[in-house]
Amino acid sequence: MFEQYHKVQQAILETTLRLINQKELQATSMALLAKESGVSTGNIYHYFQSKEDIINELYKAIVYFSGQFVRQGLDKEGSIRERFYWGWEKVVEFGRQYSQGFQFIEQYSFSPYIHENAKQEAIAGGWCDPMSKLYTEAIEQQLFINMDPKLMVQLHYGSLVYALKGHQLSSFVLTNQTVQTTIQICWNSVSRQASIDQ
Amino acid sequence: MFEQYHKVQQAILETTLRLINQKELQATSMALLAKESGVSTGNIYHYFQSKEDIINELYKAIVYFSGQFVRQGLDKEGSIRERFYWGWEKVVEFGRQYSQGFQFIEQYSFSPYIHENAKQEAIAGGWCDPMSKLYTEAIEQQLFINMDPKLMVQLHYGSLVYALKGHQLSSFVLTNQTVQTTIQICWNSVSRQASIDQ
Amino acid sequence: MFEQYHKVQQAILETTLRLINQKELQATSMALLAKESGVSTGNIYHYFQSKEDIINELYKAIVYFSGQFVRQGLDKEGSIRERFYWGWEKVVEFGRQYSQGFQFIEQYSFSPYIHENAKQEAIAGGWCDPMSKLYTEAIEQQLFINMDPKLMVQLHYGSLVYALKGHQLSSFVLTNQTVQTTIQICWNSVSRQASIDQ
Amino acid sequence: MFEQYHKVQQAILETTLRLINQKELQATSMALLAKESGVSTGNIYHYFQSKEDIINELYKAIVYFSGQFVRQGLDKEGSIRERFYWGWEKVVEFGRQYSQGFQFIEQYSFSPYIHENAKQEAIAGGWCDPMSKLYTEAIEQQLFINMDPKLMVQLHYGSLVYALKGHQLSSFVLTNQTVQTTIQICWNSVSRQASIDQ
DNA sequence: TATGAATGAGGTTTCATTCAT
DNA sequence: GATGAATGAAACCTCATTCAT
Repeated sequence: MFEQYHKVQQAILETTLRLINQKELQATSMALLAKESGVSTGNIYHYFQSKEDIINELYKAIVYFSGQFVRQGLDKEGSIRERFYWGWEKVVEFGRQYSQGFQFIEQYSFSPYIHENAKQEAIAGGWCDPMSKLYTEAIEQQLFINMDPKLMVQLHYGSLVYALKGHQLSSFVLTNQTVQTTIQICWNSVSRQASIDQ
Repeated sequence: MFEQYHKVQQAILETTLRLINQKELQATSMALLAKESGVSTGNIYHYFQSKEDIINELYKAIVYFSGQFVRQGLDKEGSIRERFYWGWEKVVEFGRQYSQGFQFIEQYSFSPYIHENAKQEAIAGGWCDPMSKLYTEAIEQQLFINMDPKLMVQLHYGSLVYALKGHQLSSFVLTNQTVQTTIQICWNSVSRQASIDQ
Repeated sequence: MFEQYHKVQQAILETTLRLINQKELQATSMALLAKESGVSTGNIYHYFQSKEDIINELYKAIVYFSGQFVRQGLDKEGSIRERFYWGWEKVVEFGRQYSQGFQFIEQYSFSPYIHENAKQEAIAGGWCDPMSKLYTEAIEQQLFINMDPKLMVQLHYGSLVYALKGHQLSSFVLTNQTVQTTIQICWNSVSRQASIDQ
Repeated sequence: MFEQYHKVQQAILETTLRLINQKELQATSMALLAKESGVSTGNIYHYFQSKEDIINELYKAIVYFSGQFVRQGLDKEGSIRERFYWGWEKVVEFGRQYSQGFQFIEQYSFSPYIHENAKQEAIAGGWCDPMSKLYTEAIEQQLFINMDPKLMVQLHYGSLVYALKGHQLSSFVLTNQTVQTTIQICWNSVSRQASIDQ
């Protein structure tokens, strides 16, 4: 996820992500990070300004990566419905394949530890905007009901997030079939012609 | 939310909740908590074993409270559809009226800082079980499609959580009308006869 | 050992002695002492001025008790040699029968935690003075070599203390026969006519 | 006494020894130790794991040093009697020259604060074993009576310890002459031919 | 007498960060 | 670039002691 960074920075970011998921932020000391990443504390401070800086950079990197990842689905040639499916499928795929990154984003996207400007940058590089555009198109074409597209995206994203969380907590199993059904449910929930679509 | 506790414990729990929402966990020191709650550090440790203990107790208390709160809607006499609406309305009402408690639960329900047994206790006193039962009824009466009721509850809860989060981040406004529409969307999304229900 | 004290004081002193031997002074908090003795902290401070006061009182009580105990041997009617044996036998008996008291005295007799006046009072009520007198008699009667009697007492006490310590650490077993031999060795070591005495 | 340690560790160990003798363990806080040793608290924890670790390391270092010190006397070429004198003279010399180290060992050798493995390591590097061997030789050559050599060493060590303690408490003066006499008394006390030896 | 909640200074230890090498 | 020893403020927590009941 961190190809655009220097090798040393990659090691730091990867280790930070792993440790925060394992032990959480407050238990992830710079000393431990240095030991686990194989980079000395002094050198960590050569590449990053502070611990906060690492976390914020990590946040931006993951949101940017997930944005590129999901856009692969949204930007393909296809009908609105197809792109809707491809986009959300990519969201789920990201959550499953990069579960540490997904969990990190989920846990820290509402945390004061992440600076506002990091969140802004993240949004710009994320997938929310193109997804909202797709929903706007769908409304214009009378496929979707007339509702704030941002809210709709949020409703559907929330559903998928909690499906993934439930899966990760082993409350239930999330098969590919279940994912397909879930995305279909999302489509139907705001579709003008649900009966036909089914 | 903490009526069942001793007066001093109440002050501690209330202050903890406020501080964690304001500044987050790692910035909420015991010294600050003592100062803000008007309870000396020593006495805090008379009522709680550790900082972790406070957080876990806080978690259990809020989940229990929200459970009682939402059950008020679910346990009323009424049709499945009515109870569905009342229940989710209560969820949203809780999220808006007790927004600090809601945010705390959202942030820490997946954190390793909350012990497994606290999570288990919390589930027992929460509203997930009665809500799942309502969904099971709805499936049996052919109102809902045949799907794991736990997953369905999760999908709908996720939608409402993210609607509330978007509202709190001022991405959009969440009017009562919007809430009603959102709950309706949830119902429709898993309903067998969406067209009729609308 | 604490018959002369009030019942509550007895409980406190006994528990203190037990805890200090088990866990040592710094790990013996007033809260633990209260719990273990069944006397509330407030009430402990009704009977003693401070923690230091308890320790010093305990010290005085044990030294006084051991003094009375050993004097039983020294004050009996008998020859110098007999009283020498009876006295040191009592010292060993005390060390074995009241091993916690013995250890406490050994550990704290050189500690700054015990006040000078406590040590002085202790000496007055202890057995060192009568024992020294016995040695002085023995020197005057040409039984013992001409040496500072206090030093001689110290030498012999040291031997017995380390015999008991070695026994308590299980370095070797201390049978009654061994004790007898040891006391005999002490006698011989300062006797003018060792060969005859044997 | 701490030549084998890093310079910073030396400063810490030396200061700890001084402070514990002056004020005793519980009054020797890490903050004071840092101030007096000129090493910051943080750096102390870079070189030692905990306060307990410092005390245990100190214990081992002193016992090891005293062992080397006394062996200088025991390992010289000479008769059993000469080595007996040289050995115990070194014990006394150590006690007087390194009185803080001596007192520390005496106070803590029976304390639960010193871990068992530290005590075991200490014994291995100490002087008890070679001294016991000397006594065994003396028994075999019919110089000493037939008694557990460990017990005999303990009896004599106890005598010298209490002679030194009495000296340090100013109960009496310990001249070189007195020391010589005391060691002679020890020899005689277990010698088969006391009259001839004198 | 007796209780134990309340106090807050001070305990040990950790931690982000710096800087000489 | 890279190291890790050094810093010291601040973290969590304990503890002797007090005092209202």
